[in-house]
Amino acid sequence: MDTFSDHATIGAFAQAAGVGVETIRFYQRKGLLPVPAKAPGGVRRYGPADLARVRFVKTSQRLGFNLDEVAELLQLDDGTRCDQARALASHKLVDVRQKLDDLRRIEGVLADLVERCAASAADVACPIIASLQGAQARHDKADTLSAQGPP
Amino acid sequence: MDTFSDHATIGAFAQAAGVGVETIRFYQRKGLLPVPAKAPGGVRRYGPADLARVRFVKTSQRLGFNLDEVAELLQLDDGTRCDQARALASHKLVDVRQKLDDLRRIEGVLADLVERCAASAADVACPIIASLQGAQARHDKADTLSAQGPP
DNA sequence: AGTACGTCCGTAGTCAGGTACGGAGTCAAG
DNA sequence: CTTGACTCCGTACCTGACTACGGACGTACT
Repeated sequence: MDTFSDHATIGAFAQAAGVGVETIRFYQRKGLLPVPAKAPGGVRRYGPADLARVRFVKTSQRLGFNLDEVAELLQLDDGTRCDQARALASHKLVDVRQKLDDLRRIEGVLADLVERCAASAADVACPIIASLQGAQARHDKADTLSAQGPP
Repeated sequence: MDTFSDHATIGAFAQAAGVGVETIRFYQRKGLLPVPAKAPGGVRRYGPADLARVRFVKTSQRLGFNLDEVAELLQLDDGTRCDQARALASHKLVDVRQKLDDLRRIEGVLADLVERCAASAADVACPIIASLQGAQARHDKADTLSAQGPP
């Protein structure tokens, strides 16, 4: 894909990776990215392997892994410990499904509230506010958000 | 609901509201909760109105509003500005639906990865790691997470 | 009177994932 | 030979929603 030679400086490298220079350094401090040895002149140079690494991190993040989890995944990047990778991924899948459930409930409540609010002529109290204010109005979907949902 | 008299101290009040004492003080600093005048003895007392207020905040949070947004909602708590409340809620609904889309895509990718990983005998490289490592393997759902998704 | 807990208040720390700053060094062009 | 752009490095700052600390004071039991 990219002809990204082995001697890019951190600025060019960060740009190629689509992140800021500070992000590169941050990943280095976190141990997510190796710090290359200094080439003559005191400047560090970056190559395609580094680029692949940053992309690995970014793709993993998009899948919902946090940086600690990405670090774990990176330990497995020789691809020989499939079962461990699968364990991490399925755990994350459970997380994601939990969040989906929460969000779907929230969507339902919110949609219902907006709809009822739109339907209510400027007569009485706003259904949204009434529903937030508490449990006086019965048949109130917001009660289905009993006391859990996303923390 | 609860016979919660008008002279609870902060500790009892926080417990009744299901939050910590520090959270009450934090909400007061944020202007989400009034600071009651000191009763004789130098102690502040809390009543049902305060309890309702904390519940309002917590319910709103569960619906995905952040504390700044809750503060806006609280401005409207006389229920007479239904249109403004509806605007806030529908905007939040858009947010929530966006997040749902993102999460559904993520779920799809993750589920696919886990499934392919389970199906692969201990033969070649782990499909999960391979997919994170880049775009070499074609027909790769992880590519559908092109470069956006949740930030 | 002593002890133990509760309150008050301001300040500061936590977590994640960066982002920004400041001073010093290096390099190429004009 | 100076200007400007870049790098290196450590440290501090940011958001959001709390959580903790520390010292002074008040209240309750015994």
